[in-house]
Amino acid sequence: MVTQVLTAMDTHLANGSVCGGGAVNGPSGSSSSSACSLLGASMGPGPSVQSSEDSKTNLIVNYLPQTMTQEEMRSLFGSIGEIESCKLIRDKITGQSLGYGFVNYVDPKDAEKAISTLNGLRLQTKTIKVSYARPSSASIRDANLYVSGLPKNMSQKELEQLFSQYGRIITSRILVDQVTGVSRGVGFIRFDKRIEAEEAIKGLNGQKPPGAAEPVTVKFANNPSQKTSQALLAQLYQSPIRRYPGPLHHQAQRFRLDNLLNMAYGVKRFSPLTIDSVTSLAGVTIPGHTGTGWCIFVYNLSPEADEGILWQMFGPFGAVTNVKVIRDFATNKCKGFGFVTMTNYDEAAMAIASLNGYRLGDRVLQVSFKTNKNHKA
DNA sequence: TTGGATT
Repeated sequence: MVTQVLTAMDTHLANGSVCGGGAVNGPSGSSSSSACSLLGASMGPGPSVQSSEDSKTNLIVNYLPQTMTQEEMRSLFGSIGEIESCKLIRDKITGQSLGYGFVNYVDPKDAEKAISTLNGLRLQTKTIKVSYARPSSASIRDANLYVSGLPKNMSQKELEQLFSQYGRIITSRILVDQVTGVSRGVGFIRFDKRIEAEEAIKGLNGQKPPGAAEPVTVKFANNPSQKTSQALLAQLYQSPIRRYPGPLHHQAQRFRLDNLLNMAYGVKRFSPLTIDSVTSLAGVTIPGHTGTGWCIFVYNLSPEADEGILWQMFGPFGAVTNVKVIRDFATNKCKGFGFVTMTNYDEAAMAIASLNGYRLGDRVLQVSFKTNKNHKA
């Protein structure tokens, strides 16, 4: 029934993506792709996961390419057999695909055939996952955990072993550095049931895994839609109409466009082309330069500083992709500094030239490209 | 007075 699918859809919408939007790439490919194959193994069709009352026609499709439309999805899955309904899940606000969807077949045999023929299919940079959708229910909502402080050498299998004592794991993942492929010590565990996730937090949060030097942090994962909201915010601040927005009029006085341009030319030392060619040389590092942009260190923020103030201060200078206020774990107050990542060198340099020495409240900010002083050779 | 990591 259509209603049944819609109910399932709503649940997943509220719940966030099961593993939607997950990059199935990375240099090693091992961690993320094994996420899928492991999942395939534990989620595949079979009596252990498909109880008799579950739907045998309704499938969940994960890791869809960002650009894939519902129509393309219908076309692909319709090639297997007659589809009762097909739904691509999109962000409520932006309409962007969340990278997963549902296909409900008329005939259970076609659902089975879709799993056997389309699961693992490579589409663009993604390897899609096709499996039976669990029935929608409140008990499976909010069962996703975020885990940090993992030993860098812990494998996904070991992560699952650690958590499996608390319940059935639906998905697991360890995030890896995009360049080196090394674990970031951060991962996700989705349990079948929320109560299992709660028990895992009670049992594992703040505990040291066997053989580990540091305790892990286990908490409920954020709703992925937050990231979309942040991206929206970034877009707002990057759009010309918002470049000098009303609330910033006091800063606009200081950062008038002609001044900005003068400063930009005053501090400009490299063309983007030069930067790119320099940073591509092995062993050469440019302060602030990261794979994703230019990282800026902001010092002397007040304990009350939040991300919003960083967006407000840096957004007018150009494309800001990320801001971060560093907070004390216990008090949640700002530790006095933060980071801002900007896409373009010129805009970052302009922001630094303009904001270094800027008085925010009763504090004088120090703003510079982030250095790597504690970097180990 | 240069982090933590949110698929």
